[in-house]
Amino acid sequence: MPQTIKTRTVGRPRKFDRDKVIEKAMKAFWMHGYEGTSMRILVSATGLEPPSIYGAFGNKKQFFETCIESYGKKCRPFHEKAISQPDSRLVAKCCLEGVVEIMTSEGYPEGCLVILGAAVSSPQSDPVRHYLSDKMSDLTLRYAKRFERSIEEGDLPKNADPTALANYLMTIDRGIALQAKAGHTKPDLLKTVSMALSNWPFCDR
Amino acid sequence: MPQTIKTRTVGRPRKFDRDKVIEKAMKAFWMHGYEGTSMRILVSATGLEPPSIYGAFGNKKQFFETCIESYGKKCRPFHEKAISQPDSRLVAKCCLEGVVEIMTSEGYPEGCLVILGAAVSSPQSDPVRHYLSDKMSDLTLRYAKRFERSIEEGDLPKNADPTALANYLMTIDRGIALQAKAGHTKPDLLKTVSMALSNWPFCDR
DNA sequence: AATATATTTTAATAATCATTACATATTAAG
DNA sequence: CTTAATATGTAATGATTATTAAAATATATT
Repeated sequence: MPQTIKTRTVGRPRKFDRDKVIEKAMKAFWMHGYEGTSMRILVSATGLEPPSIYGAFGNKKQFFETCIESYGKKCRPFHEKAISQPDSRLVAKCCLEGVVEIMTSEGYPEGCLVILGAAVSSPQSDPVRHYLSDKMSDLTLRYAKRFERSIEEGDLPKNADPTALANYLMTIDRGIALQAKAGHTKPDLLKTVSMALSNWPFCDR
Repeated sequence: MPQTIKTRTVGRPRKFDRDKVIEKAMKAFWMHGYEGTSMRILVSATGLEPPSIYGAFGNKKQFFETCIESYGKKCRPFHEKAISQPDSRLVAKCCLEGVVEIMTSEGYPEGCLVILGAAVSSPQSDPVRHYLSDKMSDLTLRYAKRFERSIEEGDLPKNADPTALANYLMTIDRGIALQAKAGHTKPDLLKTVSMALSNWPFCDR
């Protein structure tokens, strides 16, 4: 239970909405990346003063992780839906169209918070990058396992490589995140997705 | 002529090799990104003191751009070779295999300096990101034009979309850069490339 | 040898970074 | 009403950022 739901029955009550503040901070991190988001930016984005932020969310790193959690809740339904598709092709299609949806959704920054956050610096040098790298590894693994199931169920050939398929999917995912960040539109990205899936699952015919 | 070759005939001579210093700084920027590379890191990587760096290369941004130029010289032959291939499929194949080569080459950081450098923050907010975004746009345009030629020459169908093909290529390029940064090996990346090109140029059959 | 020019070294600059001390304010419980 | 507990606002903390000022050093030209 990482989330300590404190039964705060005494003391001065908060005058801000925790979830709304998380939403605003998440957008800030999403836009500027972890290191690019200074406390000054967080203060300006949330409307809180530093002591309130530290009091409610710990330090900057913990605050960021809280925001990532919230971002995860946003993305999870898309991936759940993708993974629950009946065959591997629909899994892949649903996954990539889902990420395009998130990465170009109105009122949110372009691209993906996790992917962009992990882009710079080496994973081992920075604990935050490592944390984000792990998130991506987890996601890759989930899709790889889903494709294993496809082999068992027969909608992928026995000689298919589930890990390679998952890696391929994540490569497109990451590429799209950067394309979205660079300003490419939703129709453009969907066209790329369609091309990327046009020969799935790349088996000899 | 951005490079001012000064005929330094008077004054104390430099005791460092300009090109070697650029190479070292380039690696530092490559590893840590632009903002992640502090002057402290540059000083440590180059062995120079700040005033020497400022004297020889201007400020940090100009130094970075000089390093990008040097990086461009490294990448250019690969892209030249790709673009001079006889048909669009070989162009794409040569391009992506080339970028994998660069992104996993021994003695250099993983991934792509330009792509990773442009990953975080918005292009319009930061002149450095803007500069890098432009580099990528230029590259995209070059490939798009190459594919236009393919249509004229008949190795691509008349209804092919050169821009979409170029965008697709750059999406894979960017995705691979992040995969490489995340630690994926050259064989893994080449497998992804092979999958990405397995249905090129995505025409109905 | 003297001078002009450029580089190096050392150390300082102002700005910004994440974080916190401290006093004040606001509530619930006794 | 007093007390305990928590939140807020102001302003400070020391560390790190990019960038120089100033003095010492090394070379080419005169």
